[in-house]
Amino acid sequence: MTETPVTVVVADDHPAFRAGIRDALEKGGRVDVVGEASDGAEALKAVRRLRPDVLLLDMNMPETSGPEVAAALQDDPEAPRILALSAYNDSAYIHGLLDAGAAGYITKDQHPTAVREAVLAVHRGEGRWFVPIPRKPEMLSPLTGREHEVLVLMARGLDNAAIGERLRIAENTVRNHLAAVYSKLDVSSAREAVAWAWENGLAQRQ
Amino acid sequence: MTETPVTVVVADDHPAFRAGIRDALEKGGRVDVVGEASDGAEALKAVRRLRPDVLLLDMNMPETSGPEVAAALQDDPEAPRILALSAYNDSAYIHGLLDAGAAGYITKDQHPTAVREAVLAVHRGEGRWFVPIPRKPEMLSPLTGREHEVLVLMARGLDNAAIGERLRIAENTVRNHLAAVYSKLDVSSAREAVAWAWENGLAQRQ
DNA sequence: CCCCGGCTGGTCCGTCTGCACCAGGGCGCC
DNA sequence: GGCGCCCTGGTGCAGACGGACCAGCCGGGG
Repeated sequence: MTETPVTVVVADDHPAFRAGIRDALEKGGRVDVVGEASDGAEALKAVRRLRPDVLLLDMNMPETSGPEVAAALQDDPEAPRILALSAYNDSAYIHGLLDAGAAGYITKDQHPTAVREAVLAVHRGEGRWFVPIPRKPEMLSPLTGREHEVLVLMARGLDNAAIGERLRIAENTVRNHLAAVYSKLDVSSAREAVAWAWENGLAQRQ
Repeated sequence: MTETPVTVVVADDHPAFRAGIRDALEKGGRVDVVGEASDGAEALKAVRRLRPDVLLLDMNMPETSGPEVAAALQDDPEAPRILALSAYNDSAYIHGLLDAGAAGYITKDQHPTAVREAVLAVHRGEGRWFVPIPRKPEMLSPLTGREHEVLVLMARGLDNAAIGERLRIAENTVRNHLAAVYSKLDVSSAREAVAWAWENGLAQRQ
């Protein structure tokens, strides 16, 4: 009863991490790492070429980020199940990932064998979250869609007028959305809100 | 002429990364990974117990961060040479690292064998920077110490008055430092400056 | 049907921030 | 000593921002 192994593509921009996770996954024989990718574009190419069962997808990659890859695979009927990997337990990310159809989420500080278990579980269609101790067990991003958009732009350094232009709404409207954001996040300045956005992975490097 | 291997302690909060780098380092036999640590405190303990030749130190760890570890080892005459590891090519960090006495700096997106070469080079006392393509080839963090401090506090969400209190200087002085920061970073608002700080690793999650 | 929540816009007002410009003290370096 | 840089503090002012309000529109659900 030698089951066929679960095929996996590992997408992460750190070669050493890929190597370490590859070893851990293949130890035991039930998982086969059929491809690697170091950024989002490579991940998409690898997935479409190799058609793995599971895509182990780092959220924090240069160029095309993890959530974007997940979104791009959204409509693909042959898309692999996605196990999202992040260095941080960022609850704000999870919100977007749910929409993008990620099947599971696990942090990098887990033991590699835990990641292996998660890959297998995701492949079996089980579970969604493999985050043992959510740093913030409260609701996942209480912000509405518009509030989220405004905050993301603010976190990039735009002022209210620029945010209004970008979203094609009045600056006053931007301020109203921000008032809601501040209230929900329990902050009272743009500085705090921007810091919150970065802390919670709403904004990203690159 | 079998030389004694270079002893290394690897400090990184991602087990899979540690495993991957360990393999890469030990492949070839000239490097011996004698210990691992998953946060700054463990790194210090491991260093003091194992007295390795080189400490491979991730900058981005929970609790005690990399720069703090480097600073703590500053005065230790038996301290290992430090090769700083970062996920990003953050020029701002490098400034603090120089002061803290890091011997080398390399990004995680390098091939593991490049890290191995860097470890050996650092042990030989060679070189300082192993960042092939600096994202920003200009000077490494143009900020003075005080400007740096002010920016870090701002990036945490503090307003100018609070920054002044924390640093025991007048709010006006904070504004003057910020004016210098804005000019050097070529930004023109707190939002942009906070975003810059996070992008460049000056502020960190946790 | 009505109600609720989200999105849109607005006004007023006080505060915070960024900027220009000034000046003294300390410290290292030539 | 003289020079330059950093740190410190100050004043005055315009513009950006946050807070507290208000109101209309729309879509979904009870």
